[in-house]
Amino acid sequence: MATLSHIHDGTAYSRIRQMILSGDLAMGARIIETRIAEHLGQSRTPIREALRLLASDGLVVFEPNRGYEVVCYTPADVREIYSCRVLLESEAVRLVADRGLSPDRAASLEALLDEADAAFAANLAPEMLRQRFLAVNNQFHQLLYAGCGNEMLLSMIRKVTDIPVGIRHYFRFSDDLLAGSHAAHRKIFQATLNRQPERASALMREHIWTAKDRMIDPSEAGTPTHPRDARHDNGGADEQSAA
Amino acid sequence: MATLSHIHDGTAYSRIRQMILSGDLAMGARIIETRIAEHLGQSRTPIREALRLLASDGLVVFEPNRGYEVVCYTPADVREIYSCRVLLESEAVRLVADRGLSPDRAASLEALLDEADAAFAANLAPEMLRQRFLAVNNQFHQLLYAGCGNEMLLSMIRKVTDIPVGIRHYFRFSDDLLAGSHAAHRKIFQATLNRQPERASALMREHIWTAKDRMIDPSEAGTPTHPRDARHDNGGADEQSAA
DNA sequence: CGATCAAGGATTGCATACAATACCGAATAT
DNA sequence: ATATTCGGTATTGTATGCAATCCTTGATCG
Repeated sequence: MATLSHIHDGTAYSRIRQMILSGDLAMGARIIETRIAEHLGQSRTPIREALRLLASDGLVVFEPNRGYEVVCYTPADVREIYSCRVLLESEAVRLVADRGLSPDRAASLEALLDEADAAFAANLAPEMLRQRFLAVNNQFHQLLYAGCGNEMLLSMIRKVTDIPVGIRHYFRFSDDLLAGSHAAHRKIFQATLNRQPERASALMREHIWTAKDRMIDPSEAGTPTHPRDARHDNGGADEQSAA
Repeated sequence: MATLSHIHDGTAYSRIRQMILSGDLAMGARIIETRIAEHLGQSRTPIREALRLLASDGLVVFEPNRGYEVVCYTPADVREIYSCRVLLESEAVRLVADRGLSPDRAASLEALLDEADAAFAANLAPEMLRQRFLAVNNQFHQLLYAGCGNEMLLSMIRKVTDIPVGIRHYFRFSDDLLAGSHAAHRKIFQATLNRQPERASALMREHIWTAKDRMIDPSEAGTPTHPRDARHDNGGADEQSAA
């Protein structure tokens, strides 16, 4: 029942996937089989298979006889994703708190939280801090749920969690908000450690709801256009070579 | 954001998928590219892509350089699936009850329930009744959630819902249990129609929990062996030609 | 008699070639 | 001037051939 989506080997699938998640292939960017094939030094066949897989993951939009482009979420899509996150992750943390954290995982999580503290204390540039924090943030969530005991739940969480970094343009950020998020992590971790499933679950729901509340109104600037309208945009078309 | 998983066109993907769901390809059966290709009158290339997609759906287990076989769930897998169903479907029905059912969908659902009533009244053979009811059952669930307004949630529900019919061997059945399930559907439908989100959600949770409770203990007969152990079983190997 | 190794067959992995389709632009007719 | 049609180009869709890998089976050795 293990999905392949969390594997980071050298396959075309994982390489293209990483390009999308990291933003090397921008949201909405057109993807051409031959160009990717050339870029990765392989023939079209394995690239095709990888792209079909990515389409099934929802990272790539595929239209028969037309081609592929990197998914470009509408604000409504993002809201859907976060609604699902609330549901799935609150359940996952409930399970973990119920079963109890293994000592080594607890230690890893604590180390992650300390790392975030260090980042805050380091007085980094805002953009740098944000980047560092988001990386730690993702690791924290993944590691926290890892022991929930339900692989299917985990695979669904990965689906709503492993999305292009470009999505952060949909959200408002500030040092205060980041600090608040970090504080929430500490509380969630503590409740989990204390074997308080309902509490941990409620904290997680609130944590993700809060993130959802930070979404920027669609009318404000910076909202990318929908793929169909952006097809001939210069914005993403040649980011392919930048990968 | 539309997944392809609910489309029933003539592609190799949907055809193989249907073979698996319907049981024409038995759980645990080995799948050989060339044989499927021959069977569908296509070359290996599109079949390969379809099988990779099905692997990503979780309907087929794929091992590099080894091949494919139809997924064969362990009892633990089934429990995971039902845990997810409780979570996802109770949320979906809550959303629907909150937004309200459209009149035409309400009518369709009522027709479906009446159809089930008719099946019960018809005094069919037990196996026949079971088959009819399960078909109606699936349609009821799908149709009920259709208007929930969250496509991602719907796609996840499809993932835990569209599974091989062979899974019913994991469950105990009796006319009483079927009737109970039907009664639950009526109550869920009524609560949804009455715009009682919490009530509909709670009823759905209980409904699926009840189904989960009907799981047969692994030690009892009829539990299929795990794919890895069943590879050379006669049981599924030549079901391929039966498709 | 059992275990190990080798050879053959079966199956997947990948590359390439060609067919089908869609898109884009120019030329023409209204 | 605008709309339409036709042709060229770019891209995807499919088939096929060969290489790589794995599994099986039979023979050989301990």
